Amino acid sequence: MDELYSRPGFLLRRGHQIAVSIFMEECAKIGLTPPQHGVLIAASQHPGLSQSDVARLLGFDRATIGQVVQGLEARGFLRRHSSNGNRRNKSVQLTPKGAAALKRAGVAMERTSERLLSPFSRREQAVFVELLGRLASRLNGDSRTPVAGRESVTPVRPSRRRRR
Amino acid sequence: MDELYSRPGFLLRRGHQIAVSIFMEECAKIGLTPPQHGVLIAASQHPGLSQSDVARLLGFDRATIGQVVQGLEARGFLRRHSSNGNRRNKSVQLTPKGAAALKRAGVAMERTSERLLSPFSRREQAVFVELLGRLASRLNGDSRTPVAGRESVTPVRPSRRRRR
DNA sequence: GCTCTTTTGTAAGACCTCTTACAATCTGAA
DNA sequence: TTCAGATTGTAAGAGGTCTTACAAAAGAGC
Repeated sequence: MDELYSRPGFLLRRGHQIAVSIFMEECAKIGLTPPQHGVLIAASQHPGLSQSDVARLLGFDRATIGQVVQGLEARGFLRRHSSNGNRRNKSVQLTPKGAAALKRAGVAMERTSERLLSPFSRREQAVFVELLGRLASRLNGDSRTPVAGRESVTPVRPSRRRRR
Repeated sequence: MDELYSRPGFLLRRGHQIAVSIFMEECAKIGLTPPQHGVLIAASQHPGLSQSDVARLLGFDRATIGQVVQGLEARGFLRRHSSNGNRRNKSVQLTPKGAAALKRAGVAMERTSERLLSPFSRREQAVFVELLGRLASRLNGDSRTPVAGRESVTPVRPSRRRRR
């Protein structure tokens, strides 16, 4: 069993599980899950983004984000309007209520980070985040839903990239 | 957005997501998910364990393991019998088919570990696993479903631990 | 202008994960 | 012995996460 316990896959699952638990605990008053929080952040940073863009920015698939957005809309945290030129897209916009929740969630996020890094010294914290960040970016393409950064989301002349 | 990308919580989610993707890819032929694989390992290492014991060993809740076990039983990978002295318990036992699948999955697990650690040098790999392991064990109690090691599972005279 | 291809949102389905609640059962202590 | 409290498995319900499939719409190249 100890062999399983030292596998990176098992440890990443546990780490994630712990991170979610802590966030939910810190966020109990506001009632946001990590994905919901992520969507609010994306909507705040890039107002008017389409659902697919939000998904790519966060590394989820369209269907997941569709559900999450639907829930957030039902709770009055954001609105969708399928207007802006492209009749396929549904662009997402924060409501004042959503903005307020996001602001309050900032504290929860901060505390979550602190608690997650609390087993480490200052130096170790930096090393840990660096290594984990390296894993996430180097293996980004191995995920079934890679994160596509701002550059591939903002349509500043896509025109490149023909064949496939 | 970059601030989110450097949060340990976000990175742990991405790391986990990537780990699952890779495992599922490596395991496509066998058709096991990570939780299913975990249950098979637990059942193999500790034959006759109850479902709750399996859950504690892996850090899941009873309900989740109940579902996973049900699926594995339906596929013929293990069997349950509620015999052994305690009529509440349903002890879990690997079938030959389950044992064969588990053996085949060993390769997938090995490759998954390799790929997950591939962005790191040898030294970094050790550091990463050590830090992640420390996080998982030090914050184990902050999880809603802590891992309870063998010592608290095997009933070698529980009798300790009175008040609460 | 007209196709061939891609993209977008959604639905349906599979599995994961947790919570709360419940009946059956077990345990420890009076 | 008896009984209050704990544990076990399960059900129901809320979300999360992905896949496949589909219709609507947009884009590329002829």
